Amino acid sequence: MTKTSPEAVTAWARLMRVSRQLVERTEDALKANGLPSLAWYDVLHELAEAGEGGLRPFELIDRVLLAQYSVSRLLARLEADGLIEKLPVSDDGRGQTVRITPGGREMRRRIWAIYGASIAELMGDRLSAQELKTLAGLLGRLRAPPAND
Amino acid sequence: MTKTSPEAVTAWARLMRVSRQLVERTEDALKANGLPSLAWYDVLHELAEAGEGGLRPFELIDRVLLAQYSVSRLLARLEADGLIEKLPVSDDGRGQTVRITPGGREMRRRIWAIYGASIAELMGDRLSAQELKTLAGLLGRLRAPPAND
DNA sequence: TCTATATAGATGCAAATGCATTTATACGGA
DNA sequence: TCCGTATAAATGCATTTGCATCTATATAGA
Repeated sequence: MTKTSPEAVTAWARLMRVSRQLVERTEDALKANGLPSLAWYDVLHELAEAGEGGLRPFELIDRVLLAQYSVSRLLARLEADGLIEKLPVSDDGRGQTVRITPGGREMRRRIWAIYGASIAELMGDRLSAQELKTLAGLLGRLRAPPAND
Repeated sequence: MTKTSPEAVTAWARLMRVSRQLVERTEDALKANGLPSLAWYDVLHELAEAGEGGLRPFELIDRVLLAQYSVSRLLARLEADGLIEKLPVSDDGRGQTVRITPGGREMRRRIWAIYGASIAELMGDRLSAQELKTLAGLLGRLRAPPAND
């Protein structure tokens, strides 16, 4: 590992600050519209992508980057709101399959109306398509390597 | 506001995911070394920059991007640990000035040993100086405009 | 001067989170 | 088959957070 460069520190600081600001603004917009948080969207999005087959909670964990207990509780809330349903899985008595309900799809749409607009406003309107690609490319190079533990 | 472009969505997703991963990895490294979180570092850093004059809590709020009550509680903990001291401010009986102590400076150094190494590993080693500058520049364009409220 | 309003900072309480552990089932080997 | 270990998911409990409010002082205006 090389020494911490000023360029790395500046880029880091910007990344930390900007990501927090963007999340905060978006969460505020959702809240102002009486909608649940981004975490709910993420789960509903993954489940919508997964289709009728649904997903196992442990599959959701890597996709949404949350702790096991967070997913467990989030799913309990989503179920209580009728946005998802839990199904027993035949070949593994420990587990369950989680599937999005029509109500869940509707909620996902409603969140996206605000979330998508927020992305357009906060990113799309500030950088060109080319710049966005460059940004995504650079960020992609920062993705975590497999945790060595 | 224009329509949400695929490029904007991809860049957004990367930004969200990468920033969370980097924070998580760094927080884990700090925890593994028995050190307090990044929020503590941020406050200690700002106070160290501010020098002997210290800062008012409300000044700290914009700098570290935390809620008023978060700063209030964070400062209480830092004071309890002897890392900062609160001084009454002569011309405003409501307020106080917060100043870093020698112990606070020492703690800042110890956190930086890990934090700086984390930045070097996670950013410095993955992108060139030129790429880091490009990244910082693009992120800078995403900084929040003054909240319109 | 007196009153109304604004600002600085702290805090009570409910909800959310993190950690460790628990429960239940699966699997691999003696 | 039985036992030890691994994995899926939930949960008890302590800590932390968010929201709203509170206290105290300042400031502007009648």
